Amino acid sequence: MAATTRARIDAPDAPRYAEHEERALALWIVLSRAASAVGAVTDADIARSGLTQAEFGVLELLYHKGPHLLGELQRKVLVSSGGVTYIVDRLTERGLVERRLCPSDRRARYAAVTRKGKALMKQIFPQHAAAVADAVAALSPAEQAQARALLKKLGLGAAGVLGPKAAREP
Amino acid sequence: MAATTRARIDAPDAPRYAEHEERALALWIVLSRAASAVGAVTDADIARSGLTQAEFGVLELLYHKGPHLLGELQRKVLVSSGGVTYIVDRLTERGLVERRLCPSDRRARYAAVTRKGKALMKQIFPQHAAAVADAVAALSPAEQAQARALLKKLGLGAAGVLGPKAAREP
DNA sequence: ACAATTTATCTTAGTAATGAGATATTCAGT
DNA sequence: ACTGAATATCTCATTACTAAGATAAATTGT
Repeated sequence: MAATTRARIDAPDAPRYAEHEERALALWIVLSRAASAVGAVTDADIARSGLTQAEFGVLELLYHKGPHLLGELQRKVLVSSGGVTYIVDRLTERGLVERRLCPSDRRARYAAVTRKGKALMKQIFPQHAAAVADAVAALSPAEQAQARALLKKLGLGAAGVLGPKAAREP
Repeated sequence: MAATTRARIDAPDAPRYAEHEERALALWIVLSRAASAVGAVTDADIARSGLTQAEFGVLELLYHKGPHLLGELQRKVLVSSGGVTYIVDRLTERGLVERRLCPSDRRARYAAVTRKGKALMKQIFPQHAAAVADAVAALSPAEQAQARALLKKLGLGAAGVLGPKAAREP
């Protein structure tokens, strides 16, 4: 359990590191490439509607999960507080989303999809789901389930590293 | 092979989709969250040196793999053509990287780490590797290997979806 | 009741990137 | 040799976001 793997030091110009670090770096590379490859596919699909990934993410969340306070939105979509304001502003300008007062807290605002937003999602989401399915189709259902479990564990672990408190902005 | 899984249509306001699409969407969510959670850790580490993820990525690539043409860099780091110029400019301003002429093609330019860039990487990379190892430590070595294999397959598959030609910009 | 702290959103200035197009060079066909 | 298409990089305007701070309302302790 305490086996310390030594870094190989034979190649003077190509530095090498401990095995567990090489493994971690390799994993991080494939992780980020996989995410951006799939992201490129979903982006291309989302572009049809003239929305950003982040805008689409918010709209989809509101569509599928109902109205949210902006703060909840911020946490779920992983964006800065100014970012939520900006995104909800843009969606509001397009008439896809609206702000509603929170009866119990006058500082807070709900964001909710409008009728128009619902209509848009109803129109574009099926194709979006198909595009995502396409993007991950290289993995069999069983592999997808496996990947999902591993990634969930990985994501939660990594989120804990910066201290459980740090989500965005102190 | 032609088994069409039907979408459940019982909840009027919470639309559901075919099983394989739900699986794909769920995978895409955990994938993107895992990537940004690990990215947040590496970002926090990289911030020490005042570099961007992208800048660090380029510097690291040049450091570990030697000089590259800007075009190669663009493909490997997944950034737009203007982006490479911008990143290499910034690294050059800091004296970490320099452009070199390509003897066989006068349009092309190499980017290469300078002595100062090497010194910086030598100083900060070990801690960076440790940070990445930390970020993925929730998975055991065996799980990391599994995840790596799955993600590689997934990434390559997704990259193929937009047509093998499309990397960035037509 | 009232100050102090915390919480929720918005504002503003600044930035890392994108994407379309410009320029320069090379390559292919005739 | 010469024309046209392809390639490699750079320029410039625009954008989606962030970070820090401002404002306003709620909560806590006294």
